[in-house]
Amino acid sequence: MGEKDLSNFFKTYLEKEPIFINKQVLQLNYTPEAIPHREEQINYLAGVLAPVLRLDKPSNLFIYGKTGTGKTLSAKYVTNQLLKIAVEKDILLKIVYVNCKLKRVADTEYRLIAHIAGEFGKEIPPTGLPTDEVYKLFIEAINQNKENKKIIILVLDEIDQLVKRVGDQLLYNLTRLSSELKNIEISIIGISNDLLFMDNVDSRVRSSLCEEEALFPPYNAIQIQDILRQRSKICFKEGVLDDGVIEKCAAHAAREHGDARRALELLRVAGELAERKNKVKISMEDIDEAEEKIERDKVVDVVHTQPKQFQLTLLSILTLVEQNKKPLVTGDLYDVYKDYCLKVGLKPITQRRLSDIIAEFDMLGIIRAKVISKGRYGRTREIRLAIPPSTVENIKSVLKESLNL
DNA sequence: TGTCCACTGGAAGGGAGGGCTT
DNA sequence: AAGCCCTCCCTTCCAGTGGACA
Repeated sequence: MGEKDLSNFFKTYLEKEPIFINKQVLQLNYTPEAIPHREEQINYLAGVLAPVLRLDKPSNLFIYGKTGTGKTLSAKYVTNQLLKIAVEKDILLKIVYVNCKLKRVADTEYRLIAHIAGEFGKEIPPTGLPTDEVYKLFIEAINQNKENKKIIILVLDEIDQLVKRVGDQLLYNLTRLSSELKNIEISIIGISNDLLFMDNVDSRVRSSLCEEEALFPPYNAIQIQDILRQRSKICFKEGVLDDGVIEKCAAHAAREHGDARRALELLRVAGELAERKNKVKISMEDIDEAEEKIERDKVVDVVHTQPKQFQLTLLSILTLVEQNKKPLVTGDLYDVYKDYCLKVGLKPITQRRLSDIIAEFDMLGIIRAKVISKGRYGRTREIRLAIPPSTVENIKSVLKESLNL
């Protein structure tokens, strides 16, 4: 493409009727003005946090619910509103939100504390210090914080992931933090996707962290449609959506146990695809395509961020799934994996380690691995793909390229 | 009824990468 | 530089197990 062509391209792009008016509305971090079908939960959260306005420490709070049920959104919504009022009333309130699942940000106790300390302007190196040293630095940072906030609300999203990794000692340490702080109250809001997670936590810690609890049930298809309509009114030009598009997105998300986040993402990606194709409307096919693209991108992202051994494992899984219809098991996978190692010239990891990697892929939602017993023939994991088969070829070629195969 | 398979998953630890204090 | 202590990826060892089969 020459210079002239390109400038034409950009000009036509600008002249084109855009599908989106305000795409941000569909982005994950967007906080809408109203959150439909969550009034009850929001009122409850507001009630729990309100004592801040009287300079009292609010109770610790635990929020449960599956992904995409509005937990994070509601928590952010309520804390933002609270902060607004607090600022008006000159109340010294600081809200710290941390997603504990983010790799290399807060996926260990050390890094969680280091990250929170960062929020208070204290930089702590990503590795190297003893953990109690990190706590000490953190406490110092808060105590001599210039803003001198009186009340801190610590929102720990996906905290179940973190505690599963590092154990509940962490929670205990967090609950004890307040006693180390001068004139500063710290409240913790824990958010968990795992409804049963608190059952396996030390009872003393549990009672202190779960002074209040809120459950977020999944949305049903009708509710998701409401949510999609509400947002698409703001973000799309009128009449852009073909009939049934909203229903289709909602149905898809309802299949995924009422995950509104997925529905919104689906709609956004479908819009982007339609726009790129110079279409003026979003059709059913765009939704299908969007679904495929989302899955593919998710996996490709994993491919690029995970170590070689993960890539090799995934490639083995994809190869096996393609070859036979039957669900595959750990032993077969290990054999194929070792073959690939030979080809690539990498030292094979043990089956034990492979087992962990399989579990991680399961967590990432790329495969479904279920432990089953075949009686006489032992116990193993039954592994299935959790991504559309149509994306397999594409991902395989990405993998092979990355592995120089 | 017990056996026993093919693993699972916990525990401990190592060694390479790194940063702290002394 | 030494001596700690972190993380990350991995190994070794092993007890535990659901259920088809004898």
